[in-house]
Parts: sequence; structure tokens; C-alpha cells
Amino acid sequence: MSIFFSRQCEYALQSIIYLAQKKQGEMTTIKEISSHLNIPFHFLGKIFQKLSHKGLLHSMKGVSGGFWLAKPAEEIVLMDIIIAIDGTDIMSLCVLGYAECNSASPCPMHNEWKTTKENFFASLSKKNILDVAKEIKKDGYRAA
Amino acid sequence: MSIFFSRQCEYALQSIIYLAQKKQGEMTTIKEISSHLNIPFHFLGKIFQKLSHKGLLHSMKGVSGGFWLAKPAEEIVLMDIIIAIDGTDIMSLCVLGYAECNSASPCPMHNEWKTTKENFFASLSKKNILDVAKEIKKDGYRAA
DNA sequence: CGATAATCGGACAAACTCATCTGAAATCAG
DNA sequence: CTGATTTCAGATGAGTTTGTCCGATTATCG
Repeated sequence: MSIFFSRQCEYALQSIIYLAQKKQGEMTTIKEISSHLNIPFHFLGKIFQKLSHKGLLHSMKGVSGGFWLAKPAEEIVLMDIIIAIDGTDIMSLCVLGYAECNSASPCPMHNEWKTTKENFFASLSKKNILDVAKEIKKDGYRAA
Repeated sequence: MSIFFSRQCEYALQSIIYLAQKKQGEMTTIKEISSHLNIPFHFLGKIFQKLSHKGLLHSMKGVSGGFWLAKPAEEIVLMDIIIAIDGTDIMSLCVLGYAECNSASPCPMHNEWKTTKENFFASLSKKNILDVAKEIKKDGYRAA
């Protein structure tokens, strides 16, 4: 029942926000994250593989291994994660599904959708995950 | 590669806009619509069944049968079609995928997403398909 | 009436996303 | 070194959405 972002992307966002709540450089296992956030263990493994390949996470194998953020939390914005997982199509596709819709021959919702999405993506590009993590802690908000 | 609305919903929107370009009460076949809009014939049949059950279309079997709008085009808004096909979940689900997100315990994107979607849905609820059809004709815009 | 052409509705197939399984490689503790 | 634990990577399975098929029903027209 996910909307707008894929399930994978939702899980990635939630997990990276979770990592941002940790001390910088602290290592965390998939096991811990999947149980805390209620995300399927093996599926999260796949997602973290992708995020590692994209350069957002670092990892270490072995008994005391795990994952940690490749950059300080304040330098990672939500949009980075979305682009890493879902790509950039979401920013350009026609909301009514017309294949030929573009700025030169816009569909009837083109301009309103353009404004809507640009504003929203702009705020996703401003939100760094350190602030997000603090906000969640402050409210005592607990992820699914 | 559809976003926001399901494929079915996109097809429904495009098809009903197509019907709105016809004279009021004029009957049109699935065959014509599917070939003009490049929508799979049998799939569109299913979608139109659903739209008929929901009361947005009327239909007639037989040699000169087909479908027509159940109401004048100016009385049907885009949101009616979206709700008929995709339902109302899209209006309430958390954009980051947190199960426990709501106005009482909002996620970090909750309020921005709320504003974004409410504005967009409001404009979808204002747009009647007669205006949309005219706009498409005026621009010479041709659906996929 | 009989042929044709359209929707109706249920079953089925294909494609895509979500999720799991398994074995290998790396790291660490004893 | 050996056993335990973790990520890595490819294969496989499950579920959902998308798309197809077919027989039945209904209306039109010659």
C-alpha cells in the first residue's frame, strides 16, 4: 500500500534516519534495524547493498560488523536516498500518464503538478537527516 | 513506470477525458478508445466495467453499443475518477511509510506532505473534465 | 431468423515488486 | 585454528498489478 515512493525507498528512508540517530561512525547491524523498524531482514540486506554501492553507506563484514553512514548525517538529505533507490523518473513523468506530455505540449495538469512536485522535492532536498533524526527523537516518535 | 496513480487509474483518466471530447450522450466503443489512446483493449474493458459499476459510465451491449458518460462532463471532476479506481488511501498514507504516522504523532515530513497533497487534490477536485477536454482540444494536444 | 459486433464476467498468464533462501567470504573471540 | 556472526551476491519464491483469453449475453441489421 505504498504511495509515491516504492517500499524499498520507504525502508531505505526509515533505516537511514535510524542510523542518523546513532553517534557519528557508530556501526549498526541489519538485524537491529530490521527488528526495530519491522522491516524484513533479508530485504533490508538487499537495500543496504544498493545504498552501499551508491556510496551512501559503508559496511564491514564479520562478527562485530555492520553499516554506518558514509558521510556526516547533516550532509545527507532525504532526496539523496530517494534518488539512490527510486531514481529520478518520479520528477519528470506525467501525472496523468500521457507519454507525450512535456513542457512544450503540456497536459491539463502539467503545470499544477510541476509546481506541486517541485516544491515538495525542494523541501526533501533541504531536509538533512540529522535534523530529521532530532525531530523524531524530540517528539518521541517511534517508527513502524 | 507510473507514479502516484496506478496504471488503471491513468487509463481511466485518459479515457474519460476522451469521452468528454464527444458530444453529450454520444456512444463510443472500447475499440475506438483503446486504439486512439494506445491502451490494451481487454484491460480497458475491465476498467470500464469498474467505472460502470461505480456509476460514472453507462453502457449498452450489441452491434452499435458502447459507453457514455453517466453525467454531463462539466459535473465530473478528475478526483471522481481517481477515487473510483485508486480509492482514498492515497490521501491519508504516510509519505515516508511509517505505519504510526498521523496528525497526533506526525513524521518529519507529515505537515509538508499534508499541504502538498491537499493543494493538489483540491485542484483535481476543481477540474471538471469538460474544461480538461477543451484544453486538450485547444492545444491540439494528442494523448499517447 | 441468422450473422455480426459489442459488452460482461470469470479464469488465466505475464511482468514487476517484494521477500526469502542459501552458500560464500570476511571478521572476531576463544 | 575453530566456531560464531555478519555482510555479500546470486537464485528462487510469493504477491500484486497488469494484461489476455474465451464463452456468454445482448442488440442491430440484412
